[in-house]
Amino acid sequence: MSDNVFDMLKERGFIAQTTHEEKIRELLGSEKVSFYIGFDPTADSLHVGHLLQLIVMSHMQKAGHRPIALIGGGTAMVGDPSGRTDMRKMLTQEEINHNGSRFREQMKGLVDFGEGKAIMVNNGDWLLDLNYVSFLRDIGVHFSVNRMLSAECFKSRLEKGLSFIEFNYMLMQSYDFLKLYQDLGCKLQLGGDDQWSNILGGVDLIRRVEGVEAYGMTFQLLTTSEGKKMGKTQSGAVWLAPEKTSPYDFYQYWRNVDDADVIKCLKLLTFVPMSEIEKMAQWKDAQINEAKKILAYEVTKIVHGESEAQKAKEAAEALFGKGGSKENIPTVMISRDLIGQGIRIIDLLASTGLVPSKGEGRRLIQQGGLSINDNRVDSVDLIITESDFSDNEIMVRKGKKSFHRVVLE
RNA sequence: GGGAGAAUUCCCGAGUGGCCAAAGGGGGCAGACUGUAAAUCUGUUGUCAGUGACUUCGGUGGUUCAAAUCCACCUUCUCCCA
Repeated sequence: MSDNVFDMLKERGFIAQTTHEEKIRELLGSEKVSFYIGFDPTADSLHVGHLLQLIVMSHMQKAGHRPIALIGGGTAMVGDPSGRTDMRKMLTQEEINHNGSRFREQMKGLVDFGEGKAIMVNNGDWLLDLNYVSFLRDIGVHFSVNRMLSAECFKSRLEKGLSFIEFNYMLMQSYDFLKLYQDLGCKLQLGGDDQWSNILGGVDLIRRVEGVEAYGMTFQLLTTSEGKKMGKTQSGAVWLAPEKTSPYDFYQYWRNVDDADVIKCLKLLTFVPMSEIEKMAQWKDAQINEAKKILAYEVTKIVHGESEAQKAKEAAEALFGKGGSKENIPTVMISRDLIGQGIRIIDLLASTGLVPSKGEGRRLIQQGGLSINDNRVDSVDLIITESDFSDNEIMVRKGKKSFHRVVLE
C-alpha cells in the first residue's frame, strides 16, 4: 500500500492523539482493519461534530477498512461526562430509541453500509441487560478508581460535581470496545479528542482481559482558531437534519466561517484533494471568499446531496451576487386575507415569524436593520399593501444577510 | 442520618423592603467600517401598547401601603460531619 490512510489523515490534520503511532500506521497500511466510532443518540439529529467522525469513517472506508458505527443506545442511558461542565439531561428509553433510528438514517447517507463494507451496532443490545454484580466482577475489577480520578475527562467535574452514574460511563465504553473486539475482531477505536480517556480505558481493558494490544486514535475537535467549538450558532447547533437546519442555512454557516478556519474546514470536512487545498491556502483577503464558497458547497453536498447544495448556492448567488435563482431563498407564505387593506410592517414580521416579538421587530426597524425590496424601512408604522408585492412576493432583509421571500397565497 | 449554605432575566453574576424590568460581564441583535471575514467603535437586549400597562428573580402560601429582598412550608443543588 503506497498511500497509507494514516498519512493522509495526518496530512489533513485530523489526528490529535494516538496510542501507538507507528503501529497504527503499519496496521492501516498492511491489512483490512475493523475500527469503531461511537455515537450517543442524545439528540434527534447528528450535528457538525459528528460529521467530522463520519468523514473519517468515509476516508477509512475508501482506503479499504471496515467501519463499525456504534449507536450508543446503552451509553446514552447514562451520559458521557467528558467535556461537559454539568450533567446531561436524562433521556427516556423511547427518546433514545427514536434518536438512534434518526442517527442510523442520517449515517447511511455518509457511509456505505453495503454488504461487508460497514457495520452498524447498538450497544444497548449488550449493555441494557447486563447484570450489575457480574459486570462489576468481570469488568469493574480492572479499573482503578485512583487512575480514573486522575483522568483528564473527570478533572473539571471533580470541582463541579460528578454523579456515580456518569462515573460509570468510562467502564461502559471500555466494555463496548472489548465486546467489539471479541465479537467482530475490532482492535481500533477512533473518536473525538474528548474521547481519549474513554478510549484508553478500552485499550487497557482489552489488554487485561484478552492480553491483546488494541489501539486508539483521536481526532481534532472542530474548533475555531480561537478554540471555541464550531457548529454552534445563536440558535443552537448546526444540525445535519434538513428540517432542523435547512440546507440554505447550512450552506450559509460554512460560507461565513472565519478566514482563519477555512483551510482547516476544507481539510477536515471535505474530500477536496490536498493539492487544491494547498493552493487555496495561498489565497489572500477577498479571494478567501472563493475558498469559502467551495467549502460551503462541498460540505453541503456531502450532507444534503448535490442538488440541495446547488440550490443553496444559487440562492446565495441571487442574494449576494448576480444571477442565481430566487426560488431557493427561504420563503414564508402569507395569506391574502392577512394583508387585507394593508398591514403594518411590524405586524407582518411578527405574524410570519420573521421576528420573534414585536418589540424585537420594532428595535430592528428603529436601528435601521430592515429592508423591504431593498428599501430601508424607516418607520415602524409603514403599511404594506398588496401593491408592494410584485409577482406576489416581497423580499425582506433583516440585518445584512438574513433574507426571506414573503409570498402571497 | 446531623449541620451549613445556595436557587436572579439566554449564560455568568450583583442586588438583602420602596429610587428594580433588576448593576456588571459574556453572548445575541442592529448600525458604521468591510470581503456574506476578523478586529474596532456605537446603539440595543422581558412582553404589549408609545410619556403607560402587564408578567418576571426555584415552587406554594403568608407578613406589609409596598417584597427579588422578610416569614413558613416544599423542591433541587452544593459543602462540612458520619
